[in-house]
Amino acid sequence: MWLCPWPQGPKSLLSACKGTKSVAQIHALMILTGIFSNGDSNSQLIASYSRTGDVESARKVFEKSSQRGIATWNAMIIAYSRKDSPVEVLNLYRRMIREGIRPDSSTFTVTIKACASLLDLKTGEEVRSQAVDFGYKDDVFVGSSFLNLYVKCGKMDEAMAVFDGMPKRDIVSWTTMVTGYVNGNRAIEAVNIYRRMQIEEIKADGIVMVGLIQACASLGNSKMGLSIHGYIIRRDLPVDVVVETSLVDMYAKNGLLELASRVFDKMPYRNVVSWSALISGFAQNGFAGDALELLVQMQSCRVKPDLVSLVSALLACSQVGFLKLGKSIHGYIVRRLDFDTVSGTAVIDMYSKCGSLSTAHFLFDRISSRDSISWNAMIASYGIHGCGKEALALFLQMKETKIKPDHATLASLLSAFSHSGLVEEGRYWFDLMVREFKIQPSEKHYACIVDLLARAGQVEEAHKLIESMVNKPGVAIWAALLAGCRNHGKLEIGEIAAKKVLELKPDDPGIYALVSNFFAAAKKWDEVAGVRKVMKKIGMKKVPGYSVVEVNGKLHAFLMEDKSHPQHEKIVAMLERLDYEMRAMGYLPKTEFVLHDIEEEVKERMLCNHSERLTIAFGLLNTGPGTKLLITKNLRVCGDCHEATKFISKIVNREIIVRDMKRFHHFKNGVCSCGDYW
DNA sequence: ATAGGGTTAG
Repeated sequence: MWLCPWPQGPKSLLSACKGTKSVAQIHALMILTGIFSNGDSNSQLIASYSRTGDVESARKVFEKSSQRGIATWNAMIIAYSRKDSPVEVLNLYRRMIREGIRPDSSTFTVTIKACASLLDLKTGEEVRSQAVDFGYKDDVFVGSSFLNLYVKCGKMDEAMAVFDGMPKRDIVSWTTMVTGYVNGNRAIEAVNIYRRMQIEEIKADGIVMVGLIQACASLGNSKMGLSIHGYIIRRDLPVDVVVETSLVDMYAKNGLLELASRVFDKMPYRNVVSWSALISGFAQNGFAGDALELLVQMQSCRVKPDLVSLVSALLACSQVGFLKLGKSIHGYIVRRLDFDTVSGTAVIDMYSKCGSLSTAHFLFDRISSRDSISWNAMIASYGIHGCGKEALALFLQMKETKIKPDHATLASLLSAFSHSGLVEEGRYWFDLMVREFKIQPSEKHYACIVDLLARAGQVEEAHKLIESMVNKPGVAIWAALLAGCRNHGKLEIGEIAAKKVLELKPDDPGIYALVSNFFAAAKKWDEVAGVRKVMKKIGMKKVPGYSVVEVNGKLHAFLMEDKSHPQHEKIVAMLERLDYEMRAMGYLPKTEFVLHDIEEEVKERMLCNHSERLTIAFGLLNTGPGTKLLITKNLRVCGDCHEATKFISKIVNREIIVRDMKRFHHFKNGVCSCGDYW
């Protein structure tokens, strides 16, 4: 017997030296001291290399081993599984079978997992039947990984059959079903599975809660989300960064940003995913400034932005027209990350919403693989710029590809027609969407087509279309009809629409303004007063209108009646001067856009305090002659501001581009690109 | 002892 300097042999060496010496050093020591590895110590060594992420060295040890036992094979297979190399896992598994080695439960489990990650249902089923042959039919590990194979391949009904047939199930099997339903957009069924799990008195853990929290996020059920959060706290379930991040995301998706931030602030450790979840939450809910601030904070916490966080930041840039930052994010993505389908689509959306439609198209042509969302984004871009013909051309181009137009594509197309007044095209493609594309028109599609017809004055036809709807029309549809009736003086149908709108009790003050306008135009003063009563009773959502302009690479935001700005005096003086000149040129304030019950003169002054008006004045004051201005507004630009901006563009001889929540208005030389059709 | 279930985006 040779003398071993470590009485317990190489096994204890590996565990004792963890952290102090590298695995390679220990490996070298083992060779030097003449410890000739047997099968068992090789499996330990392979596992150790695998833990440090060094599969190449693990593989060398594996290949040099003379007699390889099941432990050695498993260690090597698991090493590849950890490295996310499912193909290698399968190769080794096949080699193992060829060499007549008897796999065990772990071998099958890992191999089926590899098939799941390759979405290779056929091979997975083969491996599972081999597992059955070797006596692992009722093994929970094999069973759960087999379950997961169906789940990952989107076969939830087959998964359910497997699940119901399992004699033994544990928390992992249940969790697989829960997350499977969540990912398959069947959140209710996910919750039901969890209920069944509770009845069977299986103890929940953090991972299954992640699935449930995601279900609440996708259902938009904040009440259930809160109660699950409470349950986790009461039961003192173990929470880690993943559980906390899913809570942040759930609250954010439900618009509860204070709660999302509170959870986020309390997290002991945050990774890039946690940051991205919150950034995305702010961006999705329209808080562009907060989203971008978080992006900066994240970097000062030494967390590098990744594609996901930057895609969310791009969304924030799009919202407020922050072209300068958007461009620099685009550059960073190209240089350091990956201009792929998702980030590419976010970038083209940013350029188009920041006014650079041609850059958007240029980059659209350079996305190497485009999917339906990329096409939709580009079609929608032409739509918001009022280029209906170009949107149609792109749609026809899309039809030549393998990518199928979906409900969103048609919605973008119809909305492009409605922004361009292309009534015939709208009718034609609306009709064809059912017949050719087999897409049932949704509320959104109806809203587009009603809007298109009503704007063109064809309110009778629009009304007939609404009456033909199978589902009950929502507020958006009646409001679109009503707007058409107001503009074209169609009192009879207008009254029907107005009544419907009031019945549906929207929480949008803009819509009540429309109803009130309509009745005022019809000189029905009792009804005008009635609208105000309804408004007071319901209590409006207070979405403050704000406008933003980028000046010298910095954003400047103005709220309605914003007096806080340091340049306020100058801005007011500017607007007064413009007002004087505008009136001389024939401008008349459209006071019907002010809903309050006040004197005309006060109304006129309020119009001048609209955020877009203040923003334009600020932009004019702080940029050189001839500079184009891009103003973005979170709500819709009001009719009076639209009229005024036409005059302003002529007086100061500037191009003024205003983008509101719906579309672009390009003002130049006294006219707007939308031809007052918007 | 090892193995199966989990977070963010256009």
